[in-house]
Amino acid sequence: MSVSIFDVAKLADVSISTVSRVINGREVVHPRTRERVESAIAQLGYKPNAFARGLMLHKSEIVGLVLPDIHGEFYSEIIRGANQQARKMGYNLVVSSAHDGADSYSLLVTLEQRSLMDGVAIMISELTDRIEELLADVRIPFVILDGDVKDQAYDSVVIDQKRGALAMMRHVVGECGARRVIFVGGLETNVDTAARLEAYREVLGENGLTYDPADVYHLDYQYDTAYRLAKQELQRWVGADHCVFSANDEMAAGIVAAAGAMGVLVPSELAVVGFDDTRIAQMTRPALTTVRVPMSEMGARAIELLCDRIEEPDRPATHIVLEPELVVRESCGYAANRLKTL
Amino acid sequence: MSVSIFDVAKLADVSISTVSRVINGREVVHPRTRERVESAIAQLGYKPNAFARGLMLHKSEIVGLVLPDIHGEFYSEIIRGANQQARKMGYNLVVSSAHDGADSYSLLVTLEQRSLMDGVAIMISELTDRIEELLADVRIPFVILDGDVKDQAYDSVVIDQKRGALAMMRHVVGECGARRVIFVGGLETNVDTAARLEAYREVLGENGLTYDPADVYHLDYQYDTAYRLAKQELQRWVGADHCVFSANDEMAAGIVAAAGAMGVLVPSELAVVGFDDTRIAQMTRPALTTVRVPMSEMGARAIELLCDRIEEPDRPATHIVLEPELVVRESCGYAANRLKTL
DNA sequence: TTGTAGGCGTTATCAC
DNA sequence: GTGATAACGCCTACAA
Repeated sequence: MSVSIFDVAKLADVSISTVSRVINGREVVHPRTRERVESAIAQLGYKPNAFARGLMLHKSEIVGLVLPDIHGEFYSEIIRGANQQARKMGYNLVVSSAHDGADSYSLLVTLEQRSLMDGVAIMISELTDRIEELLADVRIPFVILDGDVKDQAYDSVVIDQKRGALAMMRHVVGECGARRVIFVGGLETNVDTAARLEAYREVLGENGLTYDPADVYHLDYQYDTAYRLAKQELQRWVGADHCVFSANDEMAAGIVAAAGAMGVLVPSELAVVGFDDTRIAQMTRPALTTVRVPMSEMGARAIELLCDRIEEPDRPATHIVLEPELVVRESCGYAANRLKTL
Repeated sequence: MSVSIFDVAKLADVSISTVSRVINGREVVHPRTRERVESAIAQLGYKPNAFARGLMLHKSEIVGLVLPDIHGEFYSEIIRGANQQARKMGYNLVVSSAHDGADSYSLLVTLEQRSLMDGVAIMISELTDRIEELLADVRIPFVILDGDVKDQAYDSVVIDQKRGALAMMRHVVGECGARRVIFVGGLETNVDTAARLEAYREVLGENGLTYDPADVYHLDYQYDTAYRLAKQELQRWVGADHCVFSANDEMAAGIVAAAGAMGVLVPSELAVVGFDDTRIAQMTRPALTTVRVPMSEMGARAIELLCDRIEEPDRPATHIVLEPELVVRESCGYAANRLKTL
């Protein structure tokens, strides 16, 4: 079978303790002995058995990342950041995502069940009662990603969604002069959508614009769905001082495309803005005004927090708030308007 | 500390073997005993220790996926498919990708070093001598993804790149009537690029078009880079019967955008086609004619193959070839031309 | 049907 | 500095 620490010990003519010592390099061994052992290891191509090691150390050097879904650029960037950070801290990353009905909570359960993960970062996107209940059962260190979980006892990294949405709405209404804003969001239970919608209503109020429930749509964050909706509703939306505020770039891109297909000029006949600043935002014509969300950093910070906690379990809970940033491009009509004014 | 099989045994007033039996459900235990044990397990919230288990069973239920990089839609889809399949087969997926200079081979080495993975799927995108050498050292079951590795001893799943590229070139030259084709690919060492370039030359020859090395560009598969290149070269490319064949959709999208910015009409003044059929292809205006690569299926098949081999190590090597599919949209000018002809 | 005991490959704690 | 040896938590003949 596989070569074990015994084989190395035998070949180097030492005890297994000594072999263990040179492997872990903690205690001092005689240079000559060390050399013998090392050459034996090389000669045999010996690799310590990770299971046995984990059994002693209670550590696998594996951390998990649980996502609601991994469709699209957004999640891919989070994975990227998380993966990079994990590697930097000497861990491997297990990525899991829900799909086909199974939500990320049931996923988490099956994952943690028989798992060797040292810890897990959990992205919460839907508000459910089950969450707190579920989290209470998680035995390994974990951090919450993006979920606006009330319990401050958990480590968490969140985006200041509301602030980003406020900035966008104020830009659209205040600076671009929109008098009517149509909101296209995700499901109502989605935490991000909720925060953005809140900002939406707030800024409407600030500016004396009436809030019309008929101007609020709840979709699924997908390009196609938004495209179809827009094709159908566009006639009702058009207006030089009207603006569609989409809760992500993909839907915004879909809406812009639909406008193009129907001969509606963006932004002059209808402004459209997005959220996230995924690459689509720059690829859309006109390029999308949007809010940059530091996705990859979100993943990285989460893993960093997680690994820190694994190393130091009794540390007080840390909460990281990442600031989004307004990115003004063409689809809001700001630049065009300014030119006109000058 | 944590609750072990002993605690369960004690509470249920049986031996640990019996507990083990009810957990693994292989041997028969008396219903009454089983019930006692199960209730003890539930009461204690006992979870078998995965390390100890792995030590005995030589199995972690974890498989790895090593990618050259996880930028962009392309890899994200592979991960998606792989993850889904892994879960379906009762495994967890560890995703790792190279970045910042570290290539996926050195990554693989560090990964496999002290790893608990039962097997690993390795995506090979660059042709290097080190590959075979490296693979020879991998001790755990593995499958090759996309890499055109000569050694038929390995399980592999590849896309028939050449066939896809041939179909595209024949469409562009044969059906759309292009008389000059500009090729924009990835690095020369990239296996996909190599295959596509081969098809490119072949079809040029078939149609009596001269192969001009100056019409072949090697970039990095990124939108921005292609955008910049196009801005600079576009004047030399323009032509009603000219076509840019980009080796992926992202670069094609960049080129189309550059054309738009410079007032060059696609496809009438210059056709542009892509490869992969990522979502960008549909979002670009005009929508990209491209070759659909079954990305998510590629990931899924690779994991399936891998898990099969883990379960049955001595099975003969399997090679899966996935067929790409030509997707005709607007950017090649085929539809427009046909209308003109009618 | 159930219990006993040995072993999986390490690391940690002792003596020497 | 180095070497026995006891854990670690589980599975599995073998015995009862």
